[in-house]
Amino acid sequence: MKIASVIVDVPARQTDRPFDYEIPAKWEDVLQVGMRVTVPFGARRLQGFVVDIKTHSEAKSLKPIEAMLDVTPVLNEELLQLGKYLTETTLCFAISAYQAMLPAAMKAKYEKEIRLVDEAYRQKLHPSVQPLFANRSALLWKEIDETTVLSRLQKDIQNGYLEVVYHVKEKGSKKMVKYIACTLTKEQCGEALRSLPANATKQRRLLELLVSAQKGLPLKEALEQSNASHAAVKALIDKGIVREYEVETYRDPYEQRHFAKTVPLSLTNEQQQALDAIVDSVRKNEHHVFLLYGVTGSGKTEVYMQAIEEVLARGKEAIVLVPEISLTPQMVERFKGRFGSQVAVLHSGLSVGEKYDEWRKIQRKEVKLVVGARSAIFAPFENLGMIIIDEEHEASYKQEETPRYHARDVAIYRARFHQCPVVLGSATPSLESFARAKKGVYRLLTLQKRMSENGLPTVNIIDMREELRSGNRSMFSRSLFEKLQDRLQKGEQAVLFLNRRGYSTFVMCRDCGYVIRCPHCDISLTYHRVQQRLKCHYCGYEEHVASRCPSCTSEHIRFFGAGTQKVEEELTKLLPQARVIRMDVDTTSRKGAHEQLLSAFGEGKADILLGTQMIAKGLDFPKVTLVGVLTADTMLHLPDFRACEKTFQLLTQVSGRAGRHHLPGEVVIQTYTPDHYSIELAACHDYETFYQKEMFVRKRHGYPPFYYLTLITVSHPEITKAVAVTEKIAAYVRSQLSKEAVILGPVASPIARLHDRYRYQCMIKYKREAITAVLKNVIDRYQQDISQGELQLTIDTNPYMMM
DNA sequence: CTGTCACAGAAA
DNA sequence: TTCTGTGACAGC
Repeated sequence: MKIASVIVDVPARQTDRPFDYEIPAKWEDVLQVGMRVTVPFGARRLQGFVVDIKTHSEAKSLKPIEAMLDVTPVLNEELLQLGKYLTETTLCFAISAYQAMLPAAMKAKYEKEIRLVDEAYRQKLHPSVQPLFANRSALLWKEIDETTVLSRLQKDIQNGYLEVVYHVKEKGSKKMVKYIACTLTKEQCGEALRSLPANATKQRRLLELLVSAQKGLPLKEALEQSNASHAAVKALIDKGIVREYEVETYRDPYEQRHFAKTVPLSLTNEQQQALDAIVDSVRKNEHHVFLLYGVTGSGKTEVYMQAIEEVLARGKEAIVLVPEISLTPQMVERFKGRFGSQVAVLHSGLSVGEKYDEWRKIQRKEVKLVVGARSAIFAPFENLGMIIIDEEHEASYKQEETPRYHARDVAIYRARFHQCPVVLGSATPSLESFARAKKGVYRLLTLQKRMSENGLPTVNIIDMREELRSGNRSMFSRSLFEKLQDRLQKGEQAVLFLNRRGYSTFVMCRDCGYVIRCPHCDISLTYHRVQQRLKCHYCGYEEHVASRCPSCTSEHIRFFGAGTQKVEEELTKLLPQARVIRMDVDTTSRKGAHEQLLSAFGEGKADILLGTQMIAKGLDFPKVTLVGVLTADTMLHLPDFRACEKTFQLLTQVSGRAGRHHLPGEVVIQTYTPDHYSIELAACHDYETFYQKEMFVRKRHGYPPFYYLTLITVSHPEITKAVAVTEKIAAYVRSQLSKEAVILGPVASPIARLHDRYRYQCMIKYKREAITAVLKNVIDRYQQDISQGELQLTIDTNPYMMM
């Protein structure tokens, strides 16, 4: 007898191991490792992944597998192994790792129903229960009104009249399109046409249409062309002349779009050298990590594309990762334009079904290249020739939910398996990567020259303290304002950047100093002008704007700190003739809104593009000659050791938006700390000096890349419990690690309360030291408290968010 | 995670 | 004594 080891869909410590099941004889030859199955688990039925097939089991008794959900494995050997790697490095459950590697559509949904055991019992049911089964023999659990009939139902279940049945429902069904075709030969058709009644004009038209299209037509199309209704089709089907069938189709999100074909551009010397190094490693099947360090506009993408061509020419596949927010239509266009239908695109803008379809194109080897955000790193290619990570430094490559993996680590793992290169590209590499490149762990490829003749834009740093001293209290410095006016006059465009959405950052009473806060979180509420409401940006809580101070009833309530909405309002006041497009989470949440706003700006329908983070990346508009950063300091003072790095990267990035084409560009950075090195060095585009300075800081304070970090966050509705548990954990970790390791905390998290839960954290800094075993013990120790109580414990072995 | 079983206290 | 509610535990 064959036995399957199955990881079941229960994300809990106790079930985080394989369970053995008997493989029914009929499936002995077809069931393979990596397939999904439905298995009985306790009283339930669950989905699970087959991770092993063997002949002997330690378990006392075995239940049989109930259903096979796949015909071919959805996880191959490599991905199963990768799952284990994720489990070990991020301390997640195996099931979470496997699910993260597949499109959401393949995650099971469960349904519970109550069924009449036998028709004979119908009369015996309790009178209050009988109407529920009036003309059916089963009802869904979720239809039950738990408060009233549940107890009666339970009795009938105990009596044996009713039984509870569990289902595993597959979510992402394939999209089927109805087709119709003629069943007859050409000659028979002629006869059939004649035999149709004279008044059956629609049927005749349909049939004529189908005769000319022997292969059959999509029903919708046939109806449109013949102007007939479905009744005519039905009549023909009844006569046996036409048959209806379904064909599986892909939901193609780019169906409506045409991509102009592009050809490889000629390369500069630098580009050619970089390409040669990468191609060499592709040809020799050698695994190397390349850091392609090239200033904005130095033509990294062209290098990627020509390297991909080499990979495809050798019959291999490639993955290109792009940060979510820069997966703009522009970016997709470039790849689709060069590689056409060989490309699959994966990003969060797609529906669950669309993502599933793109994934299947990959699995069936119908595409050779994937361009996508973080999770595209799990694309089920089996013959990978290269992985590219563009904007390598982007924090969005780190997943902030379990499994808390970093796409860069996964990329390197996969590339090592496939013996192929990884190319990390950035104008402002992460310190970690640049340090590795300097040490020779990665190979450094540098592109110093910009493609366009004009060099990098001039950057002016404006000291906002000076502005204030000289009486300018607006959020635009005189210099920025003049330049804005100038661009308007010339008909050129400007981009304004502000890393803060909403209208104001906090609302305060000027009499007593009371600040309105979220009742569930330790955060002040943000005023949103359009909806006239106060919102919590962390939990989504909203409330009305009070006209009086809740604390002292004074009417002197003021809004402090400017968000994008406020700036928009100011702009329309100061420059009424300017047409402004605002882009932030609030204006782009609707599907396709992002794309719409950008193309409107690209077509010159606005003069100023005002926005948050999301406009900093990858946009390339020829008419933009001015970029303004309204407050460069907002990120700088966040409680995050990467704050300086992020500020530098962001400013450099934003500056790169100006003057990418024939018009020279100019950048204005407004700040209250003009002499901070992140700002000064970003202004003169000096990455390497920044790198030196920041490395020095990191070394002194014991942060990556000099130390590894792990962040443990404990949350509980009661503050005392949260503190106590964090203290115990810190003490335990301290007792287990060497003297070299530093354990900070417990301290309250920067956001000390979120969703009515108090949050405490403990940070571990360590060098080459085995820490996973210790962390596993921590999880084990608090397992009971987590599963039953209100305690939550998150361990992030490579944190990017300290909040 | 979630159903089941055991045990304890409240209602019959 | 039976019913209802909470907690510990197992799941192959």
